[in-house]
Order: sequence, then structure tokens, then C-alpha cells
Amino acid sequence: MSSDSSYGDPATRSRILDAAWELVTEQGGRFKLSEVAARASVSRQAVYLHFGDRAGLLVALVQHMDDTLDLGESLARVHAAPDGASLLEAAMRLNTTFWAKVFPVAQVLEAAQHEDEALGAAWRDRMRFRHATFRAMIEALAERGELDEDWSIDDAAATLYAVAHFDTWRELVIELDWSDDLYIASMSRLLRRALLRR
Amino acid sequence: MSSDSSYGDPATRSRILDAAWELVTEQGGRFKLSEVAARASVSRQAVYLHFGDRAGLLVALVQHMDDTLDLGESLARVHAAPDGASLLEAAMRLNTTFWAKVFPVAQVLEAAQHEDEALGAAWRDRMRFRHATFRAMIEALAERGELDEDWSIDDAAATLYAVAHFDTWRELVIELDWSDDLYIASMSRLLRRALLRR
DNA sequence: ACGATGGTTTACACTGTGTCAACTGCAACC
DNA sequence: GGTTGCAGTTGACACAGTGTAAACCATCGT
Repeated sequence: MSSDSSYGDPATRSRILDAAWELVTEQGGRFKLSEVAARASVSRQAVYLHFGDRAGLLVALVQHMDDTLDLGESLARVHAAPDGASLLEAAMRLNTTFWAKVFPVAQVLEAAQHEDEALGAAWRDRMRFRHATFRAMIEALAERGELDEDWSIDDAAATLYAVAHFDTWRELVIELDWSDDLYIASMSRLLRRALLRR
Repeated sequence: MSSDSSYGDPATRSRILDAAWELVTEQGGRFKLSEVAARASVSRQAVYLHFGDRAGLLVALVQHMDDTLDLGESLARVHAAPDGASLLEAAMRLNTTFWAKVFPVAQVLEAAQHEDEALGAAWRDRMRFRHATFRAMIEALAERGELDEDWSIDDAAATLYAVAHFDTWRELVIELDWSDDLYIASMSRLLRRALLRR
């Protein structure tokens, strides 16, 4: 059972987490806990002491994902955009750098979320946070009168969130080998035309 | 290794496949081959004889996915739409019924595609087919002069494909609990405004 | 000197995958 | 009618990876 959330030396915990991150990046979901331990120069049991079990480690990885990326600052810059079109473009630029950084891990976590209760909850929680930030953007647009009246705030926010989600990015940038610029250009064109008042 | 593609009685093979489909629907990726065998009233070894290994079974499931859904007819109806807006709406209607049917299985397959070479190839192949059908729609729009000149055919097709992909649908309909109608309305509004000439 | 804390080492039980070999049941076929 | 061959069964086994348990060691604060 995914036990103790805080146990032992934080430094050790962090080394295990980093090792796990690397291994997931390299091998996807097939990584073994013994490998994680070896990579972190720690016994396999230390992993169990810190994270309880495999799922517990993955849950910790979800947190780690956001911690390494200080989104606060970047988001502030997005919100500073002068008009709707450039706000959407800035959002898509942040989006692609975000996914580029976390994508190997995000892929595994999203896949594994249905195998474990706690992991699913942690992942959904992060996604709710994302949804909220996109909603804030839509609200800003609406307040400035830039959101087209065809859209309700709820629907626009959800649509933006869903379209900016992981898989869409992965299909375009990874599978179809799009450049960041092409992704940013196409997605912001899509969103600008769809959401903004003409 | 994922051996013989054709061995033994097709009826037995089909029963195993159906059993696997059911179990994936119920339990996601956690299903055991022994359960599949039991459900199909067949020995566990029969599963190995027919599909080689776990991955081989999943690959067969990918095919099974499209076989059970005769898309040809539905696609013809979509293409019969009189104008761009109704074509996009019909496409999104087909899209939501399609994903609704296959989503538990698609979820597992998409997640597992990175664990196995052959499975990944099979899945990518199906997705390439999807991409091609969406591209055909964009080409039809372009020929009728309904595609806005802001878009190249390639970019429009890829964007449409990516936006209509599995995850976007899942986030909206499953996670946010949208109705089919709301999905269809929002997505076709998004696409109509973004892609069609004003 | 002492006990608590953080970690190691060794050992083991359990589950699910994949493989093997020997056997059965049932056709079709000369 | 016996032979051949295919489809599937049965039972046994090796192997990997997860998770648990107990005994042990090192170090630090008091």
C-alpha cells in the first residue's frame, strides 16, 4: 500500500525521484524498481521505505513534474499579453515547452492512471489545475470583450483545455514531427479564429 | 514472440478475441491471459497458440476494433453532407460514436503502444488511416472553396485529425462528463469557425 | 553510553508470463 | 478401417518482478 508520504532523508528521496525520472524518460513504463534503486545508489528496499510501492513512486513523480517547472512566472508572462490573439499564442508557446519537458513521464503517468486509484487521483488533480489556468485565460478574454459571444465561458474553457492537452500535442509534434513553431502557429490560428470576436 | 498470425479455428480465435475485448472493457490493462482463456472457455495455452503472446493478442485487438465498426458506410454519409459546416458536424457526430464504442480498448492500446514494437506499429497504422480520412474531408472542403485560405491542406488536415483524437474526446466526454451533443456542438463550432471561409 | 533514525542485506512468498512435451479428439483421406 | 495431421488440452516448469519481513549496521543528538 502506498504508505508514508514523508519518511527519511529528503535528499535520498530526491535522488530516487531523479533516478526514476531518468529511467521513465529512457524506458517508459517498463522500468524496474531495482533499476531505480541502482541508479540512485540505494538499496531496492529504500525505494519501498520512501514510497511504499510502485504506484506511490509514480504519484510522487506527478508532484515532481510540476515542482521542477516553475509555472507561476511563465503564466504571469502569458497573462501580460496585450490582446487576445497574442495571449493565445503565448499560451500555446508555453504549452509546447511544457509538454516537451515532461512528455515521456506524462505519457507513462497518463497511461498508468487507470491502473491505480491514488495515481489516478493525483493525475486528475494536476489536470484540474491546468483546466483552471486555461479557464482564467478565457475569463480574461471575456472581460475584455474579446471572446466571441457564440461561446459560453465554460464551454470555451473546456474546449481550450482539451485541445491544449497532451495527446493533441503528442500527435502533432512527436508523431507527425511538427516543429514547435508550426504547432504554435497552427494551434493559435485555430484558437484565435474559433474563440475571438471577429 | 508474437508468432503465427493465422492458426487454428477462426471461430475459436474470434471467441478469444471477444473475451479479451470484454475483459479489457471491464478491467483495463490489468486483465490476465488466464482470465481471457477462461472467459472464452478455452485453455490458457490456446491463447498462446493463436496469438503468440500478450502483445500479439493486443495487436489482434487493434484490428478487431475497426472490423466490428463498419466505417465505410458511415463515412460515405459524412461525405454526402451538403456544405462544410454540416460536414464537420457529421464528422464530429461519427467521431463521438466511434470513440464511445472503442474507448476502453483504445485507452489500453494507446497506453501499451510504447511497450511493444509490433503493437505500436499496428496502432500507428490505424491512426494513419484516421488521418487519411480526415485529410480527405479537408480536401473536399478545399475543392469546394470552403476552406479558408489561411490554412494549407496539410496543416488543416493534421490539426483536424489531432483535435478529433482520442484524448480530446476523453477529457471532454468522460472526464468532464459532457454529453454527446455538447461535444458535437462545441467541436464543430470550433472547427467551423477555425477552418471555413467566413 | 543510549536509543532513535535511516538505511542495508538476505531471504522468501506470490503472481503472471512464457515455454515444453506428452496426450486426446476429430476430422479427411486414400 | 487404419493413418495422418491439425486443434486444442493438461500439467509441469523456469523466470522475472513485486512486495514483505527480520536481523543487522552506522551515525547523530543528548
